[in-house]
Amino acid sequence: MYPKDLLKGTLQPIILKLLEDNGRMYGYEITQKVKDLTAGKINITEGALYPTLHKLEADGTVKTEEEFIGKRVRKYYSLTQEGNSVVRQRVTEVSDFLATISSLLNIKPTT
Amino acid sequence: MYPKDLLKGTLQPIILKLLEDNGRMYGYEITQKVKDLTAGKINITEGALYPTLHKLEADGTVKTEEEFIGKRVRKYYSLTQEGNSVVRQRVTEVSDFLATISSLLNIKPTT
DNA sequence: CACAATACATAAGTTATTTATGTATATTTG
DNA sequence: CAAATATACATAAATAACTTATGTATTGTG
Repeated sequence: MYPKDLLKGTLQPIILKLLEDNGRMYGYEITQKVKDLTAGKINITEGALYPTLHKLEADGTVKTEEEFIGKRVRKYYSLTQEGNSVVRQRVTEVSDFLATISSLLNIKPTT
Repeated sequence: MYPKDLLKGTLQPIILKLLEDNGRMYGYEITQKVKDLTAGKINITEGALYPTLHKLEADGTVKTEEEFIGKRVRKYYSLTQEGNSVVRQRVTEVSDFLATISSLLNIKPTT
């Protein structure tokens, strides 16, 4: 587990990238996917996830459709048209940032 | 300029790495060095810098010595013995984190 | 059938930062 | 040479993304 502050600002890009790759996902699925992909190193808490998803929806980056699985509602999120360009921006931004920090700290990419 | 939240948690590692590389530095010098090394992409504000330096001193990671340059005090910071191992930990932590985020976002290192 | 997992949600608390402000000396420029 | 800018320290209030805590309800499992 990383010092929590390092994670700050990465949640939106992570979510958006997952939606770009997978078409549509629901909240709980996102937390599990991230846990899987990072071997448990990153755990998105629900208290962070849902407000973020709501915000992304509010500003038109993602849209939702609800489905009933049995009696339980499942809320699927997917990128809007505008969202597609937002993902690119965000990922590029993070990418550029990582490169800058890497060079500052003289970190070699672990390929 | 990056979205400010991405920077969170990187300030301490950056400062410590600079001190490791340069032996000793004073606050203002650190801000300038970071600006230089990142071509202006990262600007450490004084409101962030000084409290962080004080904290690092308080927990024994760095130590200080004051020098007079004319009438003006300049406060030099350098790593303590304990600080030397702290730097290694912090840098490794960030390095590991960057690798995880990179793989999540499928970012290739810009070599 | 109790407990864990799934699935949503919100509210209060934390904390590293930004923004704002203050003080003083040294240097550059018009 | 006066005014603006750079150097150099410092602290306090405001911000915002997050964690932690709490709540509700359904579904799967040992």
